[in-house]
Amino acid sequence: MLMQLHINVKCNRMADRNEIPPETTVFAWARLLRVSQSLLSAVETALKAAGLPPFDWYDVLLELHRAGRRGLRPYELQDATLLAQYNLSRLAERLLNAGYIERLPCPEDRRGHILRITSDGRQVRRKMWPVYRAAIADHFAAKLDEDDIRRLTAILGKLA
Amino acid sequence: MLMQLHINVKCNRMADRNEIPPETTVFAWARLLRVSQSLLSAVETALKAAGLPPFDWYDVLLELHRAGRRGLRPYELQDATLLAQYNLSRLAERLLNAGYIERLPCPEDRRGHILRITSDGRQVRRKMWPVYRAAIADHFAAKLDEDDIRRLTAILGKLA
DNA sequence: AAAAGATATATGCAAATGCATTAAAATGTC
DNA sequence: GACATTTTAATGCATTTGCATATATCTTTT
Repeated sequence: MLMQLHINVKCNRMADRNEIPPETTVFAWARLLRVSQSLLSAVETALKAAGLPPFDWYDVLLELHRAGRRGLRPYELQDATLLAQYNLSRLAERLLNAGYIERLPCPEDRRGHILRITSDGRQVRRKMWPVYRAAIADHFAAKLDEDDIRRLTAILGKLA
Repeated sequence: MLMQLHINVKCNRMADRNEIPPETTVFAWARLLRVSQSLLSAVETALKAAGLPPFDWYDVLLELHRAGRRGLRPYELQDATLLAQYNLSRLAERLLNAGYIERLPCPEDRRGHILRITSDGRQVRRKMWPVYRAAIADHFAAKLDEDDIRRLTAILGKLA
């Protein structure tokens, strides 16, 4: 009797691994993907319209900006940005060509190197930020109140 | 006096167009992009591991499945999937080559045509769904409770 | 310390994407 | 109904991505 009850309770929760998600869950999932895709493309459009580099560049430059003079190893940037190894490798190459980052030999590990933002890099990031910020304001902040933001952050935190 | 109060109230809301978003808002935004990027790449990984086509294919096939025998015009699929015009044009070509969709002349508008899912298309979609569903279950449903889902859906609805 | 394995990064090649433009048909205007 | 405008879709070309693999260095094992 108790056993049976336990099983029922368990089956009514949707948190079990690989259990078939109900429609509402699939809907939420789909909406999450759609919304973030459309937000991202709004950002890309805004940056492009302003004649600035794409979002990925901002992402990397921001991380390097935060890292400061110490810089970061490519693999650390991968973790921070979720870029694939080969994508970061090539993005770094482009940023290097643009003069936005520099590459220093890494004393502790001669396989790798340290990437550091240059002053040109800092400058372009500073130029990108208002455009990016405006996109956040228009497409995100303007449509949510403080409670929404708090709840959204908490919920997404469970997924991170 | 009243005027002043009104202005203050207005300035304390963050919903105003282009107002600088506070840190918490930027954080929520960043987390939204990160989480959905990582969810999407989990899905792609799962589909690839199962030897199945990528997510975009599922997306298009699902819409065409829903549309049924009537099919859809490419521009309708664009709206539904958020794919760029040229991307959908080429994705349709690939689906055509794979035999998953067919292309019918459109009587009312001879510029365009109607895309319709084939039985092979239905079949591959049916094969993709359990893999996709498992990814949703593992990476999304398993980490949220019903309230989370409801709230998330509502919040994202404001952004859509 | 040699061998085996793991890690960090780059790269050749094929596929997908973005951009700008084209073509063709539809719609609106006069 | 002729002409300009808009809409639908495709495509050439350059860039970016993904995959598989290569290369060099580091770490572990024996």
